[in-house]
Amino acid sequence: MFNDIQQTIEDKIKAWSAANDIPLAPLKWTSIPFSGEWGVSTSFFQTAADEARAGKSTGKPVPQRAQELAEQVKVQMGSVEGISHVEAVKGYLNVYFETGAYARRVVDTVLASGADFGRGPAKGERVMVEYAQPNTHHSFHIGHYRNTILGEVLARLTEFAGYATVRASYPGDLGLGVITVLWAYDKFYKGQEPAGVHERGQWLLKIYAEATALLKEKENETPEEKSQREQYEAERRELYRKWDAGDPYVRELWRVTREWSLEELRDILNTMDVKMDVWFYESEVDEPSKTIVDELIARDIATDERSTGGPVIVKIDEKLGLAKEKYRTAVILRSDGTTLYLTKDLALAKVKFEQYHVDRSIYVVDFRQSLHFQQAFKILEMWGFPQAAKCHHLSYGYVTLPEGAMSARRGQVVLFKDVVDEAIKRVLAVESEKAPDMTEAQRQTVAKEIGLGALAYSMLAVDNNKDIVFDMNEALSFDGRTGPYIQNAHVRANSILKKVNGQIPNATFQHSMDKHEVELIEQISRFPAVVEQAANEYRPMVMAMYAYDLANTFHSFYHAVPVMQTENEEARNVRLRLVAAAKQTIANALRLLDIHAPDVM
RNA sequence: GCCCCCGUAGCUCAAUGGAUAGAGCACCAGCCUUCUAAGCUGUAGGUUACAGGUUCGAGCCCUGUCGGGGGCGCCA
Repeated sequence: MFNDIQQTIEDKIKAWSAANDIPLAPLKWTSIPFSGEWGVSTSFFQTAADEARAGKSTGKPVPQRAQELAEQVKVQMGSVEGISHVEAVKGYLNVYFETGAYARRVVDTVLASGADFGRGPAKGERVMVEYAQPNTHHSFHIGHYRNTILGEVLARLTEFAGYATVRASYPGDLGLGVITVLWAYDKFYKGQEPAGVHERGQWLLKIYAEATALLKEKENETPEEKSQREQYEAERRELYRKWDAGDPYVRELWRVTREWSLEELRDILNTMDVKMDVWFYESEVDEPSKTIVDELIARDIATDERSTGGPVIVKIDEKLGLAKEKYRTAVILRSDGTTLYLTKDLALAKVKFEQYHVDRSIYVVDFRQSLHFQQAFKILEMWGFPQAAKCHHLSYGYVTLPEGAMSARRGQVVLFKDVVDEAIKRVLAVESEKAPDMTEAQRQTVAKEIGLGALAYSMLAVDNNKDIVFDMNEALSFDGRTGPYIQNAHVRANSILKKVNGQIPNATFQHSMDKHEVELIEQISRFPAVVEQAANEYRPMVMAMYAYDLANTFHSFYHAVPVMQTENEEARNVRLRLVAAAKQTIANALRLLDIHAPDVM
């Protein structure tokens, strides 16, 4: 975590290579496989291989030569401030830190930085993360949740890593699905309205499923059924036309029901502790997006085939002169002049770049739309936006059910709200036996924090490109590699610190440290680099993995090393500071994962 | 036909081209008179789908094969 020692060593190695006329390959530093003490290591395989290729080979195999070089460097090293010893092993140069001095430095830094420990330096770039794009007139299901937790954690990561970060939501509030709900509501349920934010949202989903069934062609349909269905279909089309024409009645119907969905969405975002900076709505970019089509035609990027009854298209592969199909041809305006998903995304990108001055634009959208985004980014590039190079589609796999894909049409969905309610119920059941002393209010708060923690972690600890088969028992597991496991480490750290009323003593780190103590400090010191990596690679999972490793190391330490019972006062003070530093780091990691770090559970 | 993703322990998943491929779950054996047992310790479990290639070094990069999933001009 402190690069100054590493830099000193690197300078020495460079001086040695210059003095001995050995062309040095770039040095890559990694941590040494843990062996009770810690340090950093670099290898000489590349340098040895380069030598062999340049014909300066001594005839020895590369690994042997690398070991020889490492040994030479070791001899030249001499004593370095902060380094206890250096060794040459299997072609690696292992540099070990002075345990006490390094430990003290790490722990003091964490305690001085507090909630800011791990925060990266300002990057001077503005990032917009677009996520939480559910369609309105449906209810929020567990798939939407994966999207939202991924986006939120990514935003927390980029923000903490030093990027100015803008959170954007983009609900889909128009289209045939929306109109279908309006039609059925108006025809069968007008004037009705269940009480309760979630009840209303879920009711719209039920109406949608019913309407879809009514409009679907059945096998062995009787003539009566057929004419009924066709009449419904005509009504739905007429409603769509009226909506498009701005009919006041339809627009009002749409506005009111849309608000029901948005209210539910806001409530869920609030539950998830997500605060959006910007709300884009499809309905608001629909009209403006038409003008960009004209611009693209005028600049000969798009081809207008409307004169022959066709749509407006961009022949991307052809324009780029690609022999093989890759980006294919994209339709950016229907032949009837109405817009498409892509039309709106192009218009929205322009708004992001020009009005929000976004340097980097991240889209958290499931993997099925990867071609769409490849096309969109390529068209933005052809259009002349340099930011197109820094547009990134964070694609992720679907959340499916054991019985198959979720389907709003068939009403086969697992609602987020239901899962949260179940989670809280399960935590309460465990809690009544584990923590009988808690007050009722505290019990409710903690149950929500633990339940949501379990759910969030189950989504975050899987790589984006994997599908998740949603299993309630797995998602709400409290044992092993889970959110509650990490939260429990935080609680245990807190329970020790409570014994000294949070008063953290000073310590000189003179005592000989146990391997559990050293390993815990090693894990803590990794945190800033993990923040950097997770943010730069847009991978929340990296932070999720780290949080578990840290908690795991803490649990082992907790079990093996007594703190308050330590007789030696200096050792006890060191351990108290170490526990405080661990608690802080666990809290910071959990915060980035959008998981609460409770003091009791 | 073309493009993208995936294939690692019985199951679910990790592993910036680098040292002996790691966790959890499940199974088995231990650990609460001690800071919270939602925990800890240990045993067992592998031809990294297959075949070539590049490299000093490949689970990772390249080519091909097989298997699974997704996508491909007027859905989003």
